[in-house]
Amino acid sequence: MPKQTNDLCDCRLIHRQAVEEARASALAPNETVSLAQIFKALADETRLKILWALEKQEMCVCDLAAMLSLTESAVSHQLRLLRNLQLVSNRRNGVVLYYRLTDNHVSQLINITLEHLRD
Amino acid sequence: MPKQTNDLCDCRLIHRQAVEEARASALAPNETVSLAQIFKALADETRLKILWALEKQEMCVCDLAAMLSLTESAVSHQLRLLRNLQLVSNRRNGVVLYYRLTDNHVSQLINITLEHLRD
DNA sequence: TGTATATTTGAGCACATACTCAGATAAGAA
DNA sequence: TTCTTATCTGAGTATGTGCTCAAATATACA
Repeated sequence: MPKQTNDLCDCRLIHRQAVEEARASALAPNETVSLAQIFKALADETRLKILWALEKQEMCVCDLAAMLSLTESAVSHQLRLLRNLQLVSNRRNGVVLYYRLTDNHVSQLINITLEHLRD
Repeated sequence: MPKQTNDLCDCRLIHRQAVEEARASALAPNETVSLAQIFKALADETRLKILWALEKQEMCVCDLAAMLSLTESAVSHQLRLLRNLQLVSNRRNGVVLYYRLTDNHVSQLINITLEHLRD
């Protein structure tokens, strides 16, 4: 007979109250998904370089591709992902699309993480 | 003959100065790698749930496994990853290891991202 | 010592994803 | 309209990763 006496899960359970409290204050499922999506967007070196560059100035796909030594196709794929998450926005000038950060949240996230790394 | 007249890369180049500025202020390669590692750690629902729970109170592997309805092995693998990045720390009490957040940077990152999602 | 419990570890599999390539759109100029 | 350029898109491929399973450690206790 297992030690646990409730229906929480099928494994050992040492601190039942802690588990219940943690479950009670857990993030909503859709929040968890959305959070993970944003952090996934930041969890790639190419996209980080793009975001860091756009923090300084707006740039077009072609410039970003030149800066990164990547194909414009690769950059465009990444920009679509960032755009879908509203991390970047763009404005059109003729055939050229200029991308920029949508707001300053991304800068904050990167700077806090840089702070963490310096410990 | 391609339009470009410099050695920056092998693709089109519209705003040469923007590219050079972006390259000049780019993140150091090792910084980019480290940043991506941290964000990768946050880019998983299971790890986000773990970190969110540990923000409220310290918990052992067994409790986290119960809370998440996952095997202790799965949780342990994730904790090792978080530990290697110094996002979580632990203290031993007998055979039980209690995990906690190392500092408050993770909370800041999650809260800023939640803020971004509410727009 | 031997036994039990909490956690860790390594290997393997299923799934996700970053890039390339080829082709399709979109806007301006001739 | 046709041509050119900037960007986008879909499919395919190679690499990375989260989980499970089985086995190994580590600590406490008899």
